[in-house]
Amino acid sequence: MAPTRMSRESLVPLLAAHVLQNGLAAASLRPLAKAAGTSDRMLIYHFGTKDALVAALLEYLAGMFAAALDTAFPKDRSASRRACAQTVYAITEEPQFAPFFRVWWDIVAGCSDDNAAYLDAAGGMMDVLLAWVVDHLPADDPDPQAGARAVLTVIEGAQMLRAVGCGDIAEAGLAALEGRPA
Amino acid sequence: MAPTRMSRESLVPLLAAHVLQNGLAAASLRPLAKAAGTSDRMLIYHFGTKDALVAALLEYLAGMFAAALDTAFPKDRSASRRACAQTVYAITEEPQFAPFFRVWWDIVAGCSDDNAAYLDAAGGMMDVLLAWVVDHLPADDPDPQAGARAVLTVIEGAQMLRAVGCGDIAEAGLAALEGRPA
DNA sequence: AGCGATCTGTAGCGCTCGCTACAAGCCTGC
DNA sequence: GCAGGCTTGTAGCGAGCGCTACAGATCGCT
Repeated sequence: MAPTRMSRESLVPLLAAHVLQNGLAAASLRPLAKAAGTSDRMLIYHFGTKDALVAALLEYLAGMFAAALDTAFPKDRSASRRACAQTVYAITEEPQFAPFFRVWWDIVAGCSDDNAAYLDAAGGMMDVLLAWVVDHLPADDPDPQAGARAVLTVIEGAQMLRAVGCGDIAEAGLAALEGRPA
Repeated sequence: MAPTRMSRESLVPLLAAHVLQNGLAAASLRPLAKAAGTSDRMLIYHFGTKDALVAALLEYLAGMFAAALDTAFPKDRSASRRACAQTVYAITEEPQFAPFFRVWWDIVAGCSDDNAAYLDAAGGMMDVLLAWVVDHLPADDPDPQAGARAVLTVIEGAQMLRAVGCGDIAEAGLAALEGRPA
């Protein structure tokens, strides 16, 4: 195809696209290279190690996540903490988010092995999401910092329940939260 | 060692112990066999397939989980929905639960690939936990079914945040929930 | 005792994994 | 123009993977 020189920067988006389609845990060098139009040999050349490649990939995915929050999510504030959680839950139910969540649970599983790159990526994404929630709580929330943490906790729980096929529990759980700030 | 005959039933606990120490995603036949004092050859003989072995393992782990709820967790009811969630969070913080959670996040990640065995195991564990929460809400909770779903959602969210190194968010989030039933 | 079914060890198949050795291209600076 | 670096292709290494073929060993049964 394009005979242009390759670099980490040009490769990472192509690799990320493949990972979003096929999962992170199952990603190995040869299929990744094929998806990026190169060879495993060159991936090692550019990144040095598969671990370094995955670390670059995680950083890129965290950036993608932050960008997605600014585009796919509404700009206005919610009417209540509960409504804020339900909004995020409903939006992330859209099918275009499924690939991202598949990777997300691979990241969470990777964190359980105390892998620094995974922990960094996950922590970064949670920080971004927490800041977003703070900005989208009702303007009259008495304690946005605490409220955002409560909302983020229920959001993540709901998404885990949905991931394991218990979306009904998640929806009922969200609906049963307090409607107004405590 | 003991030259006694082996069977699925006698093997599964030994295999489960190895998986709890080393994770589920990384488990392969030869190390599993070594941990159980046999050979990969015999594991395939008894289970037919690695997938079938994993399915049996997941079923066993789900049973272990149900049993653990009855022993490690308090018998009395909580004073509030929030207290119930905080109790479960505090107990599962004990180090002896770490191996179980490592496997748990592997299961969640496996569910994202629509693997039936993983979905069954995860759904079973959530059902057991949900029933436990129903029984441990305050006796005067106005809607135990809905309340238990809300509590379960925040518990799972808190545990995910803890898994990715954001335990501080989880604890603040739990503390900011409503103290009494909505 | 002897036969058939049930178990188990040895060896190895074909495959993929991350990674490397070696050599050839290519592009830049003198 | 040509020397020396940066980039790339080919081929393969050693290891581990799930799984199987084959041959004994062992057991229950008549």
